[in-house]
Amino acid sequence: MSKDYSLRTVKVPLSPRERFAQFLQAKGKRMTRQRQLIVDVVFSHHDHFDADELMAHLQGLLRRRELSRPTVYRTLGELTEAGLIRKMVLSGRSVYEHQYGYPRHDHLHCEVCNRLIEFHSPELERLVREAAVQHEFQVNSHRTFVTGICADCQRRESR
Amino acid sequence: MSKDYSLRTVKVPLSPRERFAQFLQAKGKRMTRQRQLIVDVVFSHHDHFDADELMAHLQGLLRRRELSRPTVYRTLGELTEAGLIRKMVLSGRSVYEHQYGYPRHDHLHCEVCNRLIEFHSPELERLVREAAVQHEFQVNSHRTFVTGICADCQRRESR
DNA sequence: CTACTTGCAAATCATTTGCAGATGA
DNA sequence: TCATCTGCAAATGATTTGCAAGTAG
Repeated sequence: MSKDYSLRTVKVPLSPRERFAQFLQAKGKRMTRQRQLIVDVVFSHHDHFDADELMAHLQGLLRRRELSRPTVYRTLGELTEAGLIRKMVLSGRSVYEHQYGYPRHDHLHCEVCNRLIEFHSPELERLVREAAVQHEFQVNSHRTFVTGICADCQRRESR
Repeated sequence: MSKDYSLRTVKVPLSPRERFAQFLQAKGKRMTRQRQLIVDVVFSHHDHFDADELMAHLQGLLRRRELSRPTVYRTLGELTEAGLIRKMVLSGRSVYEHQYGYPRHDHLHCEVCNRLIEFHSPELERLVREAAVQHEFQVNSHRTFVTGICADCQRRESR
């Protein structure tokens, strides 16, 4: 079945799990069953989630006692530290989203249905850089958050 | 000493205390000693503060037992609801700033010294409006937060 | 008067931590 | 092997709440 090809080396982006393994190794930490499961589940679909939702999702995949809440929190912290996910605080609780392999963006937050809508604005980047330059500020990250009512909820409310 | 002038009516902006009184009245609430003290102290100087700092400041002005922590929290909530102050969450705790009579602005947050630096960008306003229009989103408020290292801390760190 | 307020003590609640037993490299 | 992890139970800490006594209008 297989043919005899000449090979050449190409670089392929690491999967989130591989990237996480790399991060852990660099820190002298270990890739455990729990951390592997969490990184896989977190990156199994693109969505915003909080610790509780993730916990519920994980519980559905395994029998009790195989994964505890503290481990979920600890691992979310490590994934954040590794730059794989991004954390934001939304009305009291922490909400996470993908960062690794995903373009930077900002959010419209509907205060009726609580949904987060992503939007991209390269111009906004530029403005932030300008403001930073004026204040001799060294930017690490930035985030714009717009609060209001989404299209769906506007229709629903106007009835 | 006083002369005999003809008078004409002019509109003058309400003081924060007056504005708060107005808000309270509209809600069937009362202007108490505590609420008056708090609104006065909060607007006595332009600065960012949290509940603890405000509490400490207030304690310095009166004898024990005259103002409790729950009352401070309750009143901060009312001032926020009244649109006199604005609340933001900074590494766990709520931080407040003046909104009434103060132009809207955004923040550079130094993660070394924890200082908040304000910056104004009308262009940023426009971009947010544009993004909102594209998503048929009805904007209520928006906020841009830039994290990094301030000029002072950069110098301090580069030694 | 009397409904709204306050201070107190206790409750919340998401997140974190100490620790003894389990486990990955 | 043995340092790192995990689950458990308990701690945290900012903020909130129930309630009886105080007070503004």
